[in-house]
Amino acid sequence: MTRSTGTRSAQREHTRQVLLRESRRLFATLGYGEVGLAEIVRAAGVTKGALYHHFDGKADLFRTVLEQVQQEVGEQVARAAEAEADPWDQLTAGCQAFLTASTDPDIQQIMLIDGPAVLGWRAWRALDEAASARHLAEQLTVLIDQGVIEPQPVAPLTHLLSGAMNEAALWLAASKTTTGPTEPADAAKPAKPAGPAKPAGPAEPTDLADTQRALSRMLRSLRAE
Amino acid sequence: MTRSTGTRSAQREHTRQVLLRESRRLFATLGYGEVGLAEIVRAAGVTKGALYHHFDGKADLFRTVLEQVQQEVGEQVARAAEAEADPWDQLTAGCQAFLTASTDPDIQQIMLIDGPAVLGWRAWRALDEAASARHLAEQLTVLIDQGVIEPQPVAPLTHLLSGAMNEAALWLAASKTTTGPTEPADAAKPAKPAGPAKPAGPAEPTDLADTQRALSRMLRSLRAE
DNA sequence: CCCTACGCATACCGATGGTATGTCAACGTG
DNA sequence: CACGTTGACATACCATCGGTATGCGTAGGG
Repeated sequence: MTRSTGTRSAQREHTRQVLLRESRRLFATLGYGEVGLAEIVRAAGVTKGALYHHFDGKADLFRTVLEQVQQEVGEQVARAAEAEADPWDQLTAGCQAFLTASTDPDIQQIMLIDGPAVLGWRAWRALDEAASARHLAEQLTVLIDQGVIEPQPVAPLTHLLSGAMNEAALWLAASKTTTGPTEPADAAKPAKPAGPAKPAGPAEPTDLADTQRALSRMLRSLRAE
Repeated sequence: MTRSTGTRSAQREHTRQVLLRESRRLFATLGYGEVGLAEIVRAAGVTKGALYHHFDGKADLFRTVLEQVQQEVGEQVARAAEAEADPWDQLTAGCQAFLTASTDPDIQQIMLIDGPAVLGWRAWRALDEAASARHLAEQLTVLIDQGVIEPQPVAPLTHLLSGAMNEAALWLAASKTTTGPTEPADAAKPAKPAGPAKPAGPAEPTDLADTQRALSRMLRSLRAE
């Protein structure tokens, strides 16, 4: 077929975007390890030559996709925060926005599951820091300076909150709709028909509300007396 | 060399343990993706035939190692909790124990980084649930029933706290001693010689204390008035 | 004592990430 | 407008990896 091609750099950018789109879709649905380069280039309608012309390899392609995803999430968080006037409301709104944004299963697989494993935790943390965690740390600093939050080191608090939201988002996405696409049979289901306390049941959409409430409580508890 | 071999099942168990030991060591230091089966069997002094005689493959070997690691962590947590009499003290002691136990970089790479990516988040969560998160949920339930903690759904709270501790532990391990073994050059360090606020500095051993304090505050805030 | 079967070694295979080289059109230049 | 250059890929190829099929010696029960 050989595209009739417009201008040079336009075609280049087009190919790059198609590669990013398709690889993001595949990474999100199947996971990094289950996707082969052959599948990516076939979906994108190009060859491995094109891929390696634009990226340094599979990991670099993934990193670029991850940066894109994190930037989107970061923008959503920032937008939700900017919609509020009071710094405290900005914090809560930003956290809630992050929680809901991270509920998307596509975002999860790339940003929260494969991200640390593929790039290493340090590199992943650096990207997360630049995209959204920075906002959190800054907002906490502001609130401490204003005396709204009890004075304390911000770094540990940032990571505690960030981790809490990440894990909660993963749980929410895994519990709703559910029966994951991969992992067909899990074996070892010792038949627990009617447990007295539901340990981690598949759960309902009310889980989102419950989690938001729990997160709100957790944030509110930071306020100085 | 062909081991002179003691009894049959003893030799079998020996080989299995050696495989687990060496693979755990390699998985922990290099990460799942960077370790080849050839390297594992060479370190264990056996061949791939032995490996596939004991396990269903690389992922199954990893899963077994992960179960072992999580069981160890779970035991540490349980032991710390049992040392206390008051249910509330049991909760805090267990959480602190989990935080310190998870600080070990070896534990991290296997349990927190590669675990979800290799086995999938659902399977990973099931293992975590069985090993240590279950204790957390149970303890929270007890405390709610006793009226120590404000009544609320335990599942979201469990995941929020669990995620907070996981992420905090990763940060602690990454920040202390540091300069990771992999990832030699990171590029794009736009020279920020003296930032006014330290965004996520490499940090000191006091970070552990700070984090424990922050976690304690977070837990204390759960108490009913 | 023997022969089954268990525990493992050896040899081999397809697929995968990565590389080296070829090709053809766009673009600057005279 | 001819022409050589270069950028944007395609093609062909390779090393290594996880996984499988098969061979083989010895423990252990009959």
